[in-house]
Amino acid sequence: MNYWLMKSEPDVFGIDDLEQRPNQTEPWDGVRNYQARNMMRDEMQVGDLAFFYHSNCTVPGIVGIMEITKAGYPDPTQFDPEGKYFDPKSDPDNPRWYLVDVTFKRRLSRTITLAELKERPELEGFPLIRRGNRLSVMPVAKEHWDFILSLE
DNA sequence: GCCAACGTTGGC
DNA sequence: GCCAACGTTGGC
Repeated sequence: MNYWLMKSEPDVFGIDDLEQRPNQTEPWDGVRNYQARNMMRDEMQVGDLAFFYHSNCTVPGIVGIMEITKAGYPDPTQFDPEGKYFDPKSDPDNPRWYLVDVTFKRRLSRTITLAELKERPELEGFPLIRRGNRLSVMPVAKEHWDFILSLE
């Protein structure tokens, strides 16, 4: 089993939104980055756990945990000409973008902030705190996962 | 709102 | 295949 971190802007889709969805489950659509795409398409498996990270907000940080409940499949929003995620260059016979379904597991007892994570020498090498990192989906090493949870 | 960092696009 | 221009991300 693998561990992940997935970013979302709480103004667009936050942990509250996930918790309130039917079955507390949501397709993680709209990712348009090849590295993130590859991880969702090729590496994420049902049962994997992921941190829910709030980005682009007052206090960026990890707010909860979700589970991957459906492995990679084509992101339907790429074929919707009316939608903001439409990609006219994507061929339905060879879709360009993939997603996974995620299900709410639990909220953390507090937000573990980005500022705090950056201060921790134990998290050396964690992609989230590498300078200039912009990946919206990234792997989390088990030791980093456990350490972050120990801060809760 | 600013802007650094980075990815993508497209001309050549 | 290079690289300048442009767009996006996301912290601050």
